[in-house]
Amino acid sequence: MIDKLEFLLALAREKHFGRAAEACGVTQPTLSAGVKQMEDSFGVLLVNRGSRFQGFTAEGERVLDWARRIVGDAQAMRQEVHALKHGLAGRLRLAVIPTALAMVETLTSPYRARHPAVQFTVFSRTSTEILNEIENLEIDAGLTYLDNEPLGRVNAIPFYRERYRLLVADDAPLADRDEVTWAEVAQVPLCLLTPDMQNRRIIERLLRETGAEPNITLESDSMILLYSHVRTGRWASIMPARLAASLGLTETNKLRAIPIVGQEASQTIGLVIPLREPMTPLVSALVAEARRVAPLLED
Amino acid sequence: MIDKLEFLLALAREKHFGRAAEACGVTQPTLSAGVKQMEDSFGVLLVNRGSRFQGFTAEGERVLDWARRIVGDAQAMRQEVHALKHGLAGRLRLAVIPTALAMVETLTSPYRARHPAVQFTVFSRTSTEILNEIENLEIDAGLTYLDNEPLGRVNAIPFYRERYRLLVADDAPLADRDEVTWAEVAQVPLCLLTPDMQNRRIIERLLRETGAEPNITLESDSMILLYSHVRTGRWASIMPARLAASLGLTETNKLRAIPIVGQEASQTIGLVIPLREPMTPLVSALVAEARRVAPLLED
DNA sequence: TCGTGTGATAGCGATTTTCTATCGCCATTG
DNA sequence: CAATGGCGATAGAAAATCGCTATCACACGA
Repeated sequence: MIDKLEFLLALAREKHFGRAAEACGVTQPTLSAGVKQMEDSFGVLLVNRGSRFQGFTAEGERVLDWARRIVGDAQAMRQEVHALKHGLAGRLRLAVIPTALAMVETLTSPYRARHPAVQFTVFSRTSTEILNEIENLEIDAGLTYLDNEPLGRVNAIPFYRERYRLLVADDAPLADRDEVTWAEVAQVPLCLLTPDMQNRRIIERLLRETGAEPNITLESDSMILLYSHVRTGRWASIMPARLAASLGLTETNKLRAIPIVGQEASQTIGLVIPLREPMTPLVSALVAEARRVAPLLED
Repeated sequence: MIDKLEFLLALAREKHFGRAAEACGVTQPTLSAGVKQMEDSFGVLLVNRGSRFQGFTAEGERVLDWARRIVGDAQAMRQEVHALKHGLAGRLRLAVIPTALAMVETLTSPYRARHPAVQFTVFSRTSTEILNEIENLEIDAGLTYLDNEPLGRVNAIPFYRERYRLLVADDAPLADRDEVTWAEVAQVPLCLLTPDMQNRRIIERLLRETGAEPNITLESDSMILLYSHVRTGRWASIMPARLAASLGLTETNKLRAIPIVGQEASQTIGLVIPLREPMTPLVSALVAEARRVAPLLED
């Protein structure tokens, strides 16, 4: 029964019988039969088909909701029993917005010190992807913005606040300033994340609120790419202060990370976890770690 | 998987492999094998055995907790999908304290008018049995006292308040009074419910608070038995006002139901349902009905 | 010491599961 | 408009699992 529900979850993710089957480690006919069995047992069609996958019926959507919950609970049960016997072990799957990637270490390092048997998989994702993947049980927790866009059905634990700095070469026009305003920054050509990232949308909003039209000369979904461009000293960017610091950018003496003042431009970043009570032991330990570390990160 | 979890639930109820198997509609070896499979798959012993059932291990208790939840969710899912397709149908299992039995009709009648396809099974139970059976998914909802003894992991919906009357023959000593005090009642020989019933404990407490030692000449776990004794006119009892009224007791002219005054002796009776979000459609409709009817029962 | 009750085990037949191979449908495309 | 490719359903056989009957092993009481 539960494995059939997992078929349904995979189908919701992949929207494709073949790929869903592969994801479940079975062949396509097996998955087809599994779905059909559920439909027979409920006496209701769950999936709209017509020579290809065409989404779920209303009943299918409801079953999907229950499936997420039941499958999640079954996984949590297994994990908890295992932890009772063998201590905390297993793999914790995290998804993190690019600008917070450098902060993950402050969670994972003490976590690992406490629970050496736990392994990590960390994905770089957009904030919307993170929420989706939590819903679909593809990850155990995420690190993302808490305040701006609606979170949906997750629990949130505040972790730290992000403040922005202008990164410029030390011979650039604004390089000699101790601080700059958003209005001034809006005049500078910038390289930023792509617009599917919430960070970009936040920064663009802040720039636009000054009345100016920002000039984004380069965009990418990779912080590494932005970072490498800024490192040349020929590009300017806006980065969270902590990220710049943890990359050691300001120690090169070729670059300056200048605080941007003028309005409360700080965003809360936090852990988001599935809305399940109780949580799995691995996630529970992560939340505990976040609560321990968060006070150390306050400004 | 889910059916194995049901094996575990049955075992918790019956504390006996054979009876649990029978309750699940399988043979004892099948249930034994099912439990063993779970133990193998978890790598942990769940049940302490020694030529007979000796309770669950710590891990087993945790699994049991999850099993209650997962099995309950799976049932709720089935019910909801069925309701989506065929409208509200199925069997609603209720357990009710004896003194509230006569009030059940005020819920079931309008419920049935609204949802004719729903069938009812109503058990007469003590308040503690009700809470246990909700935990173990043996009933869908209960009707019991909300205030006095701790409820545990259930949701409660207040339904009505119970006030007590002294029932006596019209030629008995107190029969000519418009109202009596608890102190006066404590002097009368009474027939009441047995002490495993919360109603008895409540009334006994109220009597004792007057300083007197109550004289319980007859006790039973059946309201019908108490009722038939009181009907002879030779016995006195204490009953909730509504119960006396709905039994038509006071219309015989042989009996009088005299309000007992002196202290706030009223108990809230309410619906208790499993602490699950969302609830099953059948229970959800019952809660809606209770909320509709409750205002009509206020004094 | 024997009888009884309880749960585990063995062995076997029935059922279910899942695979491979293939079909039929539809959309795309040259 | 016919060929092609992708997608999901179906058929049939092999494999695995399930669940039963019968029986065993053990503990406890009479």
